[in-house]
Amino acid sequence: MHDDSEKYEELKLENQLCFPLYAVSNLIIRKYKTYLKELDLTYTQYITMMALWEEDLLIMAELNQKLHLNSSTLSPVLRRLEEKGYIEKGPLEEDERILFINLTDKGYELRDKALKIPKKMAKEFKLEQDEAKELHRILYKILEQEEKSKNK
Amino acid sequence: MHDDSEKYEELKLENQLCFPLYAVSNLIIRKYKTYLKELDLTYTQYITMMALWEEDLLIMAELNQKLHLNSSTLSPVLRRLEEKGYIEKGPLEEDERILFINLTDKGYELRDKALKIPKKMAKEFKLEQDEAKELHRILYKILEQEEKSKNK
DNA sequence: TAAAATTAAATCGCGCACAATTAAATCGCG
DNA sequence: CGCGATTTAATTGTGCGCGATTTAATTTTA
Repeated sequence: MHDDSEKYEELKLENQLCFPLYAVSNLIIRKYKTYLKELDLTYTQYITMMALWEEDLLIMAELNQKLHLNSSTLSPVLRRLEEKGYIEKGPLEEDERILFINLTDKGYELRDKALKIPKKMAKEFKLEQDEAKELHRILYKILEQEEKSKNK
Repeated sequence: MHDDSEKYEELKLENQLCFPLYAVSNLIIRKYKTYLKELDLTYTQYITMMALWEEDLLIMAELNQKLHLNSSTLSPVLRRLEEKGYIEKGPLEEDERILFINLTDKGYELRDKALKIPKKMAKEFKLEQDEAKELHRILYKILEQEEKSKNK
C-alpha cells in the first residue's frame, strides 16, 4: 500500500503525457529529415515555409504566434532561409522595429517540390482516420488553452 | 476546384499532425522549465532520472531504448548528471564497451523533491481524463509501431 | 518636445537532438 | 591463436529552442 511503486507512481515515465509527446515529436521530425534533405530544409525551416506559403508577407510577431516560436529561435532560421534564397526580409517602412518577411520566386517554386512530402509521411504513420482526428483535436485544444491564458 | 487552396491543402499547417505535436511538446517542456529549475535539471535530464528511479543500474543501450534517444544525445546529458552528483557511470567489467549507469544517494534523494512536479504540471493542462487517456493511447501506439518496424 | 517608458527583434549562452564519424573492445572465423 | 568484422559508446559539427539581455525605434508623458 505504501511502498515505493505506489508513492512514486506519478513519477513513472509511462504515466506521463509529456514523455510520449516529446518522443513522438522527435520521432516524426527524425522521419521528416530524410525527405526534407532533398529540399535543403530543416524541419523548423519547413514549417516556416508552410506558414509563408499560406500567407506571403508576414511580420515576425505573426510568425512567432503562428509557429509558437519566439524571435530568438526564428531570427537565425529566417537568416538561413534568406541565405538559401527562399525568402527576403527587412524592416517595415512605417515602423522600422517590425520585420517583414516574404517569399522569393524560388521560395514559391519550392512549394511544388514540397507537395510530395505529406504523401510520403502519411505512409510512415498508420493511424486510423478517427484516431488522427482525435489526436489533432486534443492537441489543438491544448494549444488554444495556452493562447487564452496568454491573452489574460 | 483546381485553385491553390485545393492543390496545396496538404501543405497547410493546420492540416498537419506533426506541427501541433511539435508545438505542444515544446510548450510542455517550456512549462516544465520553471519547476525543474528548482531541482537543477533540464527536461531531458529529468526524464533520464525518471528512467533511473524506476530501475537503477541501466546500461546505455537500455536507456537509449527507454527514452528514444541515442548515445550522441545522452552521452553529454549523463556527463552533466554525473557532474551534478546524481548518477555514476563507467564501463561494465564483463564488457568494457558497455556503459553502466546508476543513481548516487543524492540522485535517490532527488526523487522526493521531484514528486511535487507532476502535481504542479497537472494543474497547467486541463484535459478531461478520457482525453488524456486517449492521447496517451494514440501516442504509445505510434511509438510501438516504430519499435516494431525497427525490429524487422 | 525632451526624457522616460515601451515595444520589437536580434544576440548571447547553454543544452539538447541528430547524422556521421571515430575509437575502442569483443567476437568469430580460418 | 590471429586478425578482420562487428558491436558499443563517445565525439564532432550543425541547427535549433529558449531565457535573459541588448539594441534600436517608437510612443508616452511630464
